[in-house]
Amino acid sequence: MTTPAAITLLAWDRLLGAGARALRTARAELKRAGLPPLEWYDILVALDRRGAMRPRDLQRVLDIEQYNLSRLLARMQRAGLVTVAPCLSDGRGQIVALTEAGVACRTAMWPAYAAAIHGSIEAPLEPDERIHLAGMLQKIA
Amino acid sequence: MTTPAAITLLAWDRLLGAGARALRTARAELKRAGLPPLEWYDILVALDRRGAMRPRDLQRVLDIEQYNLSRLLARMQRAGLVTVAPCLSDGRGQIVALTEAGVACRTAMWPAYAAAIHGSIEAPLEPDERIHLAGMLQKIA
DNA sequence: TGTATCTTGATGCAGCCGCATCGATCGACA
DNA sequence: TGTCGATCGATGCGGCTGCATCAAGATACA
Repeated sequence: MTTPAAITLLAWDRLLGAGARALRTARAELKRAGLPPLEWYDILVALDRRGAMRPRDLQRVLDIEQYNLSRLLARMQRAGLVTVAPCLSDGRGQIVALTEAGVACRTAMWPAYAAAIHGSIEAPLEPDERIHLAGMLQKIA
Repeated sequence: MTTPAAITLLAWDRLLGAGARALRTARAELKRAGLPPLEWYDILVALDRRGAMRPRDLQRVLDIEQYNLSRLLARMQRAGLVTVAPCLSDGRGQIVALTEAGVACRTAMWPAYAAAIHGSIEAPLEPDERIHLAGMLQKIA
């Protein structure tokens, strides 16, 4: 293992920097609009698109820690955005489903979120650059 | 403001995903080696390269929150990696400087950090791709 | 069937973060 | 010089994260 090349270090710094800044602006946009935290959105979308599912599956889809998801769902349940029902086919498990308020929340969050995405990715890059960027980020991930 | 294009959303997801995974592996690598958290490294490097400086300047260089830096420096001071002295030219301010242990720590952290960077950025990409990636990330940040 | 092992989800604890605010000092200006 | 607004850095508080662990149920297998 030799030390990484200079261009690699530059890319690393910018990857972390760009990621952090993108997250910050998205969170700020949501907060400014009085909306729930960013993390909730991914869960709302996943449940909306894939239908009700078990926490374990959500965890795999969203690449999130188990204990983190557990408490995240508890908060969202308290906020009335999801329901948690016992799983009939597995006594340990649960079925998490969106409520109407959950769907409405997903809808309400989108404009603020979209604005942040637009400002971070779409505005500063040409269309073909975005394609290129997505391609290279995929190779990383 | 129209809704972002599909490729934009893809790039967004992958930017956050790649950033999160890169951070996770770097942190894991450091922890596995019994080394301090990732955030400390940037401070050690900044102080090493630019010499002793005031927290306010560190804050601007590293793009970090004020209260966050304040507590970060307190921890590093407790660990003996930096010294904090009153600033002669400004009664409010301080001068933060590296100790020998701080320099040694920076050195000790590098191999683990470099391995994570190599695995995340250098290994999966061709040299010209890394140049391209760094360029586009710069336009974002 | 009975037992050992794995999986699922929750939680106590300590540490870090975000927010608001504070005390101290600085700089500008009448 | 005295006053006022700005800047610097610290900190109390509540919320979130990471870690280790737990209890309950599923699964495998003798």
